[in-house]
Amino acid sequence: MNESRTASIVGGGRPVTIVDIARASGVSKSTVSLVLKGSRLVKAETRARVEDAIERSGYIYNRGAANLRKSKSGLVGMVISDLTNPFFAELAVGIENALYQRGFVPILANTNEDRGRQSQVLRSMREHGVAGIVMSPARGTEAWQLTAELPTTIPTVLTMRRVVDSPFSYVGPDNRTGARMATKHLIQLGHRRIAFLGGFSTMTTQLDRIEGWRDALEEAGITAEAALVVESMPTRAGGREAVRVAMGSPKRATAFVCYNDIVAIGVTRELALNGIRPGIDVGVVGFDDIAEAEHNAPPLTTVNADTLRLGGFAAESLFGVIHGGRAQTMSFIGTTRLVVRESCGALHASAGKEFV
Amino acid sequence: MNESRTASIVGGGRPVTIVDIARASGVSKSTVSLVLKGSRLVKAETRARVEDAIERSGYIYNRGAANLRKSKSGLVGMVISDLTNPFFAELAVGIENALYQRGFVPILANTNEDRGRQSQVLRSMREHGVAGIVMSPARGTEAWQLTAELPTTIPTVLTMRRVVDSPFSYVGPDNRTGARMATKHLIQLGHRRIAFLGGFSTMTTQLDRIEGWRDALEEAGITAEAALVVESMPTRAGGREAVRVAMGSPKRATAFVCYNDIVAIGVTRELALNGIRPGIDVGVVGFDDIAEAEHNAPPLTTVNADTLRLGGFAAESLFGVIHGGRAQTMSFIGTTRLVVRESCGALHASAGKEFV
DNA sequence: CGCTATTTTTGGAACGTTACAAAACAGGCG
DNA sequence: CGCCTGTTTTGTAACGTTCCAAAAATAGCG
Repeated sequence: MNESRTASIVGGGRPVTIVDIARASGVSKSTVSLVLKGSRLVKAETRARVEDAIERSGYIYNRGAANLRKSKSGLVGMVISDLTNPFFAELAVGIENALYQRGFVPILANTNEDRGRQSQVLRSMREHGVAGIVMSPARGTEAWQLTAELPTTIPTVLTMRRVVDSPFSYVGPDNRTGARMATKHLIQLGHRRIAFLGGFSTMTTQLDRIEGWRDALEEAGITAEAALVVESMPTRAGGREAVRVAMGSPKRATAFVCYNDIVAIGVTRELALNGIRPGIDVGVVGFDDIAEAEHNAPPLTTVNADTLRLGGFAAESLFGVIHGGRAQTMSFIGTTRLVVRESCGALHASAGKEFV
Repeated sequence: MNESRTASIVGGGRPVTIVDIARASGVSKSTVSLVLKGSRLVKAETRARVEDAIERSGYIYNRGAANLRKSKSGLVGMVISDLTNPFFAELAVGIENALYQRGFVPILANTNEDRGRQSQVLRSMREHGVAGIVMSPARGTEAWQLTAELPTTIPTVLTMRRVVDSPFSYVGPDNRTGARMATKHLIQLGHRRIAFLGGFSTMTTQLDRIEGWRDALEEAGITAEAALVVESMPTRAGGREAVRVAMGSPKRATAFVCYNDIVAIGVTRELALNGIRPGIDVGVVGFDDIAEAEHNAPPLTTVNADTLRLGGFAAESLFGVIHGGRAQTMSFIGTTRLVVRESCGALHASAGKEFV
């Protein structure tokens, strides 16, 4: 009874299939299929027999074949604009996590901000039959390109970067409020000339954050001068450049709101190199609260948006549209909170020191 | 002749298939298949007609279906132990790049050093029929687990972390020589008490790098004292901890070889906080040359292993075993080079300053 | 035991593609 | 015109699942 019918269920090196299992356990392939999906239509005894055969044979389920019939795959496309940016890496991890939790598996594409590459990978993902796509669009992606590449039949959620007029859901942090809080904090510390450093105006994210910066300034009755915005690559090197031009300007700022943390890191570094002590002589705040921020010299005051969780939301949001429930076009804007560390000078300021 | 037979090739919302194209262009599905794969068995005129239909219909190729027949998929599993570590993110980008170049698409899994998760994702990847797997094994993965989860029928290459006695190919940097060069550099700068900071002895990488550290010391006639090795998590926080215990020891080291760059960054930070100036009072070197290293305070002297390219090699190496050519078990050890910046104190030393 | 009701099991047709052998066509030549 | 030689095209059987209608087995009961 419990001795095996067949020592080795299948002869050749050929992969074991559902029909091998059927043969080995003396039932039809339909029954095996039933067992596989845990249907309780099958008698306990039969199930046991089949499960035993599965166990012994090293059978492995072929999702590709199943999808063909069911026409719904467990694959989800995850398109990331720049994975070497620690912020996006964290976002990706958040997405990936939520996906696995739900039994989906991500196909990864790192577009590296290249729109041509982005088109290619979108097509490739469609060929692989992804159930949906989560993507942070490459810089400068336009709505028309997206709609051309992604028919509305394929569930899509955009994350971190909005694409104006595109018909897709969006999940991202509240950039405007975040930047506003950060700027306000600097103002409360006594700063009046506050520059915005980094990013390009082709990125909605930068636009949003500049809005927030402007909001805070205007609330305090300070005019937001265009000259105080310095664009640059959103990288450490970009930050260094940006602050160099900012410090070269006639009316120097006493504080800097940076596009993101890596820019801010570049900024603090470049300042230090020029004998200006961030957090003491000058205030700097970042955005994103990446792992590095805490260990920077000085530790970065920044805006935390709970990136990991935001990634999770993006994935959940995708499931929303996959399961047809939620409408395609919906936005989730995550709340942000200011994390005060040392780069803004709060510690020194509270000790009585005043900024110029 | 050039007017369309059907305005809209397919009626319902049903996805367009090869047979819709066949019908629309008045040929058999075999011919369409031929056109799709660019066979020159088909007459130019026919090809044009078919291609036109494909164009107009928005047909998209179903790789899943094709794989079922061909039983070879364009999917490759990419298992990364910790994507939030910038080093691994860069490695992943390198792998991804090479994969796309060859028309393969990566399924991503971030195991987060969790072996249970690793087993799960390996199974899941097999179910999706990946053509092969590139993976940096989770900490503490044993050969027996791997061979249980990955029959040798599935092409696999391990990267960055060896698993002793496992039958798989391995691609990684020359950890030993790299660490040896870094240590030697510190010795040449006049250091004699050089500690090794970070990582755990359960990681082959740490073992290899410690070997290199020991090699350099012994070459210089210095005994490598076990007390000079301080283990810690391979993170920034781990680096801070490690250097704290190292500095608390009776015979303090004057220089630190760190397990990797993020540890080194933690180390420089903690030292600075205690009034000890890395690169002036004390030497620090890292390993990996991540993007951050250059922008650290002070910029990190470190060992560059060309991570991006190494990732590419891992992928290429996988193709080697996929295409049956190369034997399963082969190693590629990439060369490393020392990048001298400021954290080791080379600049000051050359200016005449001597270390204690 | 025969009958119905219920629980289990099962053939076989899909799903969208490829590969192969065979059929159809076209051109040249005796 | 018939035949031969390419050149194109095609029908059909896979590939490994799921789903459905229908068959088979079992149970309950008078």
